[in-house]
Amino acid sequence: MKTRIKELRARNKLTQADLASLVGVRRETILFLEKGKYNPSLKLAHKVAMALGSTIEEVFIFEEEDLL
Amino acid sequence: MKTRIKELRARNKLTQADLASLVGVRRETILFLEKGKYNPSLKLAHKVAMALGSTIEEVFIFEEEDLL
DNA sequence: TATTAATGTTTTGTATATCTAACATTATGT
DNA sequence: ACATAATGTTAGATATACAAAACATTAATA
Repeated sequence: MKTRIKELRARNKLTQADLASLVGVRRETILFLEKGKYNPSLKLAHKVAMALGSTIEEVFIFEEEDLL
Repeated sequence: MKTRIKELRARNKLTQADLASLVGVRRETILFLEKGKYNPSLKLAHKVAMALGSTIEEVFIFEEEDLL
């Protein structure tokens, strides 16, 4: 799964560490999310979207493979 | 977290087992989701929303506690 | 260029989503 | 009332999100 976290983080002038502390996770978690290295829980996805002033569907990009 | 799965399932005339097989999980997983007993992965939440002809934010109801 | 901030990587441990399977209860239909 | 479908519950196993911590690399800035 791809995301727009990096882009939106830049737009909001937040470092990974900033976003992590807003959301209550470790910085590495944000890094892994950003790189599509894992599939977050729905609540975490929601918190990230809120912290970026956005919505889940805007932040996370679902691909066809996500339907199999 | 609360959901509208039960309501939307009824509207689409799907049993828990129907929805489970559409989405590729076990029936119990749908049951637990429906009852708010756990916090699904983002991909699963997305698949459920698609199978119900809806969106994540329409299917899953985020509460304030989901921001702590 | 030297120092610090930001990002990236790796490893180990833990919590929990999801699976599997079996059984129990409630609804639906004949 | 009986049969079957749908829903609910419980318990044990497995995969993985996420934590924690330590270190490595790249960007930024004085």
